[in-house]
Order: sequence, then C-alpha cells, then structure tokens
Amino acid sequence: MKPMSVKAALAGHDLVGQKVTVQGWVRTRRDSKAGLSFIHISDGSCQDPIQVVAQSSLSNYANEVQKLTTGCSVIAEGTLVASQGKGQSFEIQADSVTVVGWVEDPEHYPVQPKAHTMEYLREIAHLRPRTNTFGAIARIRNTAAQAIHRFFHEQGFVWVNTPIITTSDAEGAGQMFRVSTLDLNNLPRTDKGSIDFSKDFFGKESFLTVSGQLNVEAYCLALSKVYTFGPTFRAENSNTTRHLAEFWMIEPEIAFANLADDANLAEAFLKYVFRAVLSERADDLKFCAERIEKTALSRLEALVDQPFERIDYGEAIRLLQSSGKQFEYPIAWGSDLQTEHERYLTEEKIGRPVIVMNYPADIKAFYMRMNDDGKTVAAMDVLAPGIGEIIGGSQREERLSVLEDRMRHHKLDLGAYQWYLDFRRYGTVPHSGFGLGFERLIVYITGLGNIRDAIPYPRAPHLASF
RNA sequence: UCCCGUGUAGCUCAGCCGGUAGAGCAGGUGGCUGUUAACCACCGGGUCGGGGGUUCGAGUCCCUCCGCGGGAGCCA
Repeated sequence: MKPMSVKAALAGHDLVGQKVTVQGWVRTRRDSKAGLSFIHISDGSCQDPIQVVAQSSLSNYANEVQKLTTGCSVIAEGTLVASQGKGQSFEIQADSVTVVGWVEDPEHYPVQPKAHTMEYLREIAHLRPRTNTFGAIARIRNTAAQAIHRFFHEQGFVWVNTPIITTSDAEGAGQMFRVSTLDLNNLPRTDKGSIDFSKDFFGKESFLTVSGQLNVEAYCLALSKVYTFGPTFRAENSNTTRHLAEFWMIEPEIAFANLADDANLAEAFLKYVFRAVLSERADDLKFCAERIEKTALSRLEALVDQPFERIDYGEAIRLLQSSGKQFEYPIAWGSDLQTEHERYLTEEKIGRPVIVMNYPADIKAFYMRMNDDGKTVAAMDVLAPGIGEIIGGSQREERLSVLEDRMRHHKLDLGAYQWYLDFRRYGTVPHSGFGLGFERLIVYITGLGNIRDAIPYPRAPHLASF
C-alpha cells in the first residue's frame, strides 16, 4: 500500500474506515493496562504526530512493539478510525507495525521525550530536527522562504544570484573571510616581503561576500526590479543572540524609486510573508506561542493589520530626548541609535514596527543618497518590537560626482569601483533597496531567543560543528 | 572583544557555614481493562569541566584555563 504523510492521515475525514500506511519515527510509546500500546509517530509533515494503536495480538507485539523507544523508525499499516480516546480526532488501528531501524542504547539517545534546553539541543544540531520545536522552525523557515520568492515573483521581480566569492572588500560592511588556495606554511612573497596574491587562485586577494547589493544594482539598472536571496558571511567576532558568521540575506533593489517607495516595499514585503506563515503554518505558530514565546502568534496577527509608523531620524531623537528615560548611552543628533533606543521607540513609545528615515550621513554607508540638507542621507531602518532592526535600506546615490565625493570622504579606492560608478555614467536613475537578514526574520516570527536556533547548522565564532 | 553568570547521572536540576553525592525524567525488570510528558514497585547508572592552590579533609573556598549562556559593542 502506498504510504501517506501523517499530515494527510490526520486531515482525512474521507479516509475513515480505510486502510492506510504511515512511516516515520516514534515520539513516545505508552503501554496500556488493557494489553495494548499507543505509539505516536511523527514524519515531520506537520506538528502533530499520529497515534497508532497496537494490540497485543500483533505477532511482534511482545518482542518488538513493546521494546520501541523514542527515535525508532517504523512503518505502520492499519485502518484509520475515529479515536476512542481524547486528545486526537483520528488514529490508526494497526494491522502491522514494522520496525525499520532501532535506537541503539536508548538510555543514551540524546533526544528524549521531555523538555530539552535550547542550549543542549544546539550541541546536537544533527538530531535536533527530530524535536517538535525544530520541526516547527524548519517548516516555518521553509514557508517563509517560499513566500519571499512568491512575493517578488508576483510583483515581477527577477531573482539574481550574486557571487559568493568577491575580490573587492567593497561594501566595507565588516570583516571578511579570506578565500585562498595558497599554502599557509609556504606563502609566496613579493620583492618587498609582503604576500604575493598574484600567485593565489584568483590572482588577487579574494573573500566571501558580505553583501550582494553592489552586484545586484547592476541588474536593477537593467531589469528594474530584482532581488538577491543567498548566503552571506561576516567574520566579525560577534557573540550575540542576533549575529551569525554565515547567514542568508534578502536584498531587493528597485529602479526609478525613492526612499518612500523603498519603505512601502519593505512594509508590503514583511506583511506578505507574515500572512503566508500565519495561514500555512498555523499549527507551528501555535506551538511557538505555547512553547517558545507567548506572543509569537498574537504579535504577527496584530502586525499584518496595522500600518507601520514612519518617523524621521530627527523626530526619533526628539522622542528619545523627551522620553524622560535614563538611557545608558546619551542621545543626541548625529549619534546612531543604540539597542536601548530602538527598543524604546518600537516597544514602548510606538508599540508596533516603526520605520526610521533620513539618518545623519556620517553614520551611514557611502552609497546612500545625500539629501538636500547636505547633512542626512536617504536611509531607513525598520525596527520591530522584540528584535530591533530587522531591515536596513536606502535610496542609492545616483549622481556620479556626489557619489565620487562620498567615496573620497570614506577614503575608498575609486579605481576599484569603476564598474560600480559606470551605473552612474550610463543611464543613471534613482534607485533604492534594502537588506533583510533571513534568520532575524525567523527569530521574529517564532519568538526564538537566539538566532543560532533559526538556522539548521549555525556558524559563529568558535562554532562550526557538523 | 568587554561585562556578568554558569559547568554535578543520558537529560533537567538540588546539594546550607568545607566532613568523599541526591531527586525527577530517560533506561531495565515486574505489575496495572485506551493511554495523552500515563501510573505503582524495584534495579543499574557519577574522575562533581581540566589543571593548580588553601586545608587533617574540597562538589563546596582561592587562582587559572576551557566550554556554554546572557548583556554590550558591531551589524542583517
């Protein structure tokens, strides 16, 4: 008989009375006083396991079924029936339970049917997807990723795969991982004694990308609406709940668009993804609300229906100064917003996502468009309650001479950026975009306390196991 | 990188003012008329993160290293 998913079996009112086959892994086994066993089987297709009722009349009842422990893989065949017990609507009255794989040494099987700490599960990243928590996270992550592609596709965006390896330490967005095939024990040297990178694989220094933005701008200024969605690397020694050394980033870029267009896109984008997760993964969000963070579900529901607040950076400063709050870091025009400031604005003062716009030029990147006041740039951050900055974006400087001045001011080597400046020489247009850390989005949706649980195999300083 | 905390059974933890270790869960055995993190009884299970020091004696106090967590900086 053709096996079906647990999800299909649990959903199938039409299947009652029919023979079904499910295959998966044992979550728990309980033996009843009546001489029968209840086996909860999960196959990852949904949050709930299905209950298989195994009678003692099964030929392998005593020598196999009663020895099943958490983690064993089984195939169960039987009749789908309305459950006689409470707690589930349907269950399978088993004709047979076939053990596919045993758990050796069950006492030491790392995933036990009990509440584990997230810290412990992080140490067994290869087994944690078997828990209901990481099953839920994996399904939510997939749903969010699919929704992101769907949102852009429906709006006519083109997904552009920007390079992982780059030879410009361009973006200046942080420390980069070096990519090299040189023999570290026998480095080639130039006459002056420095390392001779002309002997390296690419003939020059190369690194893992910290952002696809500069590359994707080229495609924006030809295809109008584009985005990246791929892995990104930062070699910073950040030990926080919000940083990874390897993460996935989404960077849309739109032509003929200013900062307001950018902010509108960011808001529509977030709401689309949240709605998709709400409708497609209601079971997992409910689980998140029960077991991870109480407001996981209600927060998303409230968010999709209310407009994001938009305020100017200057206004944000005034709000902070008049808050009456004692901040650890003093607030003044020209300083960047600290975590405590962001949290006050979005959590206390406004109580919902807020888009802060037009930051002082001195604290923002060289490619952001200079405003007419000559002091601020057309940059925006989307701040969300509970996590802080979730999106950072800007209108790009499209005027060649202004951009060159900004680059000189940032002491960048203009020679290395000629290809980037070409966009401003040949048919330049105003354009805008933003960057979103995918794992931060997952953290926000699920209510997770640590970004290392939002990606299957986290990479961070001193952490690259599995 | 800085600050704070933490490391005891397979897992989660308790262990007072220093006197060589306990519980729950998990596992094993037996019992129990459909269970929902089942229940009851019994059993096995520990170089108390590593090293050094103080002391008659260290899981406990001190130093140090390592791991982990939280916060900060930086950012997505």
